[in-house]
Amino acid sequence: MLSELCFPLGMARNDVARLDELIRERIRIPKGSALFHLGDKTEAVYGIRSGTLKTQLEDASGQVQITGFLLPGEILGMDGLVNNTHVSHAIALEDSEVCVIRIEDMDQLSLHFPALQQQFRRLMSKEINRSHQLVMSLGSLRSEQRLAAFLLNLSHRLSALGYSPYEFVLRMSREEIGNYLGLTLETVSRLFSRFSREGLLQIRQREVHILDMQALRSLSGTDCG
Amino acid sequence: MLSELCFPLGMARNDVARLDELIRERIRIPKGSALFHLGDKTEAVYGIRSGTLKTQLEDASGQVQITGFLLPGEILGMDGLVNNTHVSHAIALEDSEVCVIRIEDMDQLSLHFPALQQQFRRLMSKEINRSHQLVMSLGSLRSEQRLAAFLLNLSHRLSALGYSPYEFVLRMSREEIGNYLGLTLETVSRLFSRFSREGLLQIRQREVHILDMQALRSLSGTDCG
DNA sequence: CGATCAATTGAGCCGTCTCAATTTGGGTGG
DNA sequence: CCACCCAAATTGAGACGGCTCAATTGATCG
Repeated sequence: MLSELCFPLGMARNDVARLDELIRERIRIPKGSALFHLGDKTEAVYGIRSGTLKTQLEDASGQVQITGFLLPGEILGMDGLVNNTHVSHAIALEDSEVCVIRIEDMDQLSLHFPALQQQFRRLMSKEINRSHQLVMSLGSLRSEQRLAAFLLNLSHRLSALGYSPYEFVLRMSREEIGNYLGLTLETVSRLFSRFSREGLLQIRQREVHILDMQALRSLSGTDCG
Repeated sequence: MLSELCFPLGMARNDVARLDELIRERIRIPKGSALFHLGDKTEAVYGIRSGTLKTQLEDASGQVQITGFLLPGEILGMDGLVNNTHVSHAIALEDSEVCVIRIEDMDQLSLHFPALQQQFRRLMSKEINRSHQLVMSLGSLRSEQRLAAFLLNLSHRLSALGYSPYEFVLRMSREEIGNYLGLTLETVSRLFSRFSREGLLQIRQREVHILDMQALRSLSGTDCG
């Protein structure tokens, strides 16, 4: 089950056992602190065991762009494998725990276990797709569609973790949502108010209660056309 | 040299020789036609030998989002490795030629040549970063900054291929640039006119002549702050 | 040499941002 | 336990950037 969370490979049970070696080490990250910073040496990628993290780029002028909110079972750090140097910050939005997947160990293990590298390729490809989806959202959706799509995405991922798709707590601020979606915090706040007014959802601070999933879907544009 | 273009691994010469096997097959793609479509089975990734391609997502409602313009030496198709099904279209912007890197062959070869998978990981990580950069552009830059950054990026990549960083031909239409940057074609056109008026560059149809690289840099926001 | 598509340019509108004022909630120390 | 303080969120008014719609010019190609 640990393996399931740390490195969801979807492989045979005995193979999974061999992986336990790979992911022995764990790290606790208190809310607000960083798992890694831009410029740090990349020696591992990380699988989230519990909690929520954000990853963000920061350019020379200090401008920040959040590129992802990561939930348990998801992997982060794969953007640092170009020069084995992290190009982003990973910061915990709540007290979190990750397991460490050392690249070196993985290379060693995959010598005797080719499926491992294929699985890792799949995870990296997934990350590429995740980012492309965000590009699509930023490039061609309007603000209300972006927020709707964002909420649906969160709902879906939380649901896959066994939580309710209808009620959940946002671990990020309005400002962080806005940054991620290319909007201002005020716009995000206004949209929440409007969605609430229109009966799509209830929101009290960071507690979301989705009332009309289908309406959100058709609003997001994900829903055919 | 073929290898250099097709699969720029940066590895020892004798190792490179072994790779030639991997990339024997080539495909010509006439301008306007597709290397692969959304839904196609992914059996290979492709290295561009000559020409230019674009990759674009298409959602259920037919909405299109261009996620990249690819030049010689660059790899495409890595977003299709999640379920071995392509999730995007790859279309040639001019007559192009790519070499085929079969995943199966690569797995086989990397059994005896571990550096190969590490290199491939590096290429996938690069693609993740490319996409994150685009997210940053879409999420936090204004139209003029996006276009400036786009031109600088193109200039830089063409320069690395041995072409002039100052004069080049855009292989894509205003509409395609606009789609990529989350702008309308009119906005792109107006920006070109304005940049030209302000002496940053000359533009005649798709021929670009950059006159003031430094001004473009400071405009793009890439240039410290 | 028309026909067609790409690009330019203008006018007006709309969505989102900016700036500013309140309100709300959570945490801390008296 | 309450009062206070600070950060987060809400809401409003006005400005502005980029979009839409439309007309025109300029390439490219049978």
